Amino acid sequence: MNNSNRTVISRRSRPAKEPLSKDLIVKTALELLKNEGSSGLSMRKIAKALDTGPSSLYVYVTNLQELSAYVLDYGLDKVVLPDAQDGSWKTNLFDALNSYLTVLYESPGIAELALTTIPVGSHSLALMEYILGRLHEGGIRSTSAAWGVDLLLLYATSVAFEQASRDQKGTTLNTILTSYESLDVMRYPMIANLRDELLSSGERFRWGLEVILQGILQRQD
Amino acid sequence: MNNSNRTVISRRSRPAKEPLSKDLIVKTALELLKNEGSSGLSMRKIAKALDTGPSSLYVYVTNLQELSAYVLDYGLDKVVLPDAQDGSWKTNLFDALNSYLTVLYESPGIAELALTTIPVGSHSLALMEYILGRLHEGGIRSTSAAWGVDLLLLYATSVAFEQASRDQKGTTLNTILTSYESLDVMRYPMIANLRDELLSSGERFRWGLEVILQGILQRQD
DNA sequence: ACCTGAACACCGTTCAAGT
DNA sequence: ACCTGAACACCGTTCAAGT
Repeated sequence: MNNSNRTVISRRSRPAKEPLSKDLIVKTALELLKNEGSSGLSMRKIAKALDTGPSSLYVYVTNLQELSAYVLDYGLDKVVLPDAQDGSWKTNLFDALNSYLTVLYESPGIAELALTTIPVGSHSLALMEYILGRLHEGGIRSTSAAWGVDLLLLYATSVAFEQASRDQKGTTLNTILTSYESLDVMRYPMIANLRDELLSSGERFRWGLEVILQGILQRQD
Repeated sequence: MNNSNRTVISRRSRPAKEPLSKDLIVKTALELLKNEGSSGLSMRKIAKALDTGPSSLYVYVTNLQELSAYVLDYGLDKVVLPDAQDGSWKTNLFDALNSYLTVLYESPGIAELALTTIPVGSHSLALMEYILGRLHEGGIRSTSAAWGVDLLLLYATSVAFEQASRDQKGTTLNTILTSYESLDVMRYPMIANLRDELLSSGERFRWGLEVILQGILQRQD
């Protein structure tokens, strides 16, 4: 089966072992994150997937935190920013944020990263730049625009993350449901009253975006 | 010093060892979280602080995740909800959120927990109930109110968390600064232009709250 | 310059055994 | 009913040693 019995062992399971590189490490890490969730993003697991020891990774990456930032940005590769020439600024803005949301939905781990990692990669920057551009088209500038990007991205990220946490574990959803169901109507009359709406989703994302946009448009400075 | 030399060893360093209890565990955990940040919240460290082994904790708490939820809620103990009789609904709403923000500022670890833990404890519920009440006073009901609470709390939490991440490490701030400073003006003209505003804070929190409120008020359904 | 093995100092959780 | 010790299966990171 192998033409020599000295050192080289046949590798049929993998498409020939690529040499290690930052790129390959990030790619592998993202794959693990997508498949196993946030617990898949570990130095040891990445190393194992690359058929090496964890210490080998430190040649290309200073630590897990830095690697996480790379993985986040690489994960945002698939976000689609519509041609700004085509639709209205608002439609384009919503479409871009929707694309961002979709990417995060598809891998909850990325949503978690996005929530806790400061975005400095090129894909994050491209998305921010795009949103700023649309806001500018819409006549929103300066401070409002600067803070608006933050607020819009934060909102999208957290909607994705919440959705993800709920999907991830049936337990979690059950926990919430039982918690809200057994709510003390005397102590929390308003929450008890709104129970259904608090848990509904769907239109929610759109609603939030509209609210934020409307608020920003009003409050020009 | 001790009246018997059999089993009981003198305990002068601690105010007499209290028996273990869920309450004591949560209290100790919160203390550790406040002092050491999120890495302080570990079963083993809590156990050590309580002078016992980690396995002892599992009598009172099913796992770390559950404990975290308790710790979060206990941490929100100090949030002040002003008497609804006194000021305007808007002032009261802002004051409550400001108090929430202050509590999170004081211990970044709690902010992190708040961002990633579904709030089901009594203090979280009380805060939600209070905000819903103020929104109701302001004429905001039903869906808008339900989603509005979420949005307002999310916003406050994340402002605190971002601030915390920046304070925690001088490194992080430096990373952002150098990243933005060396920004490719050709590729990201809008970001480069708004660099200063993107990093400023202070008025920021208030601005976001106003934006969200204004947006909600407009968009009644 | 890159890779490896072994070690250090940690994790959460379980479980049989003690009181 | 509670506590303990020891173990299992993990972590991130470092470092001397190899090629």
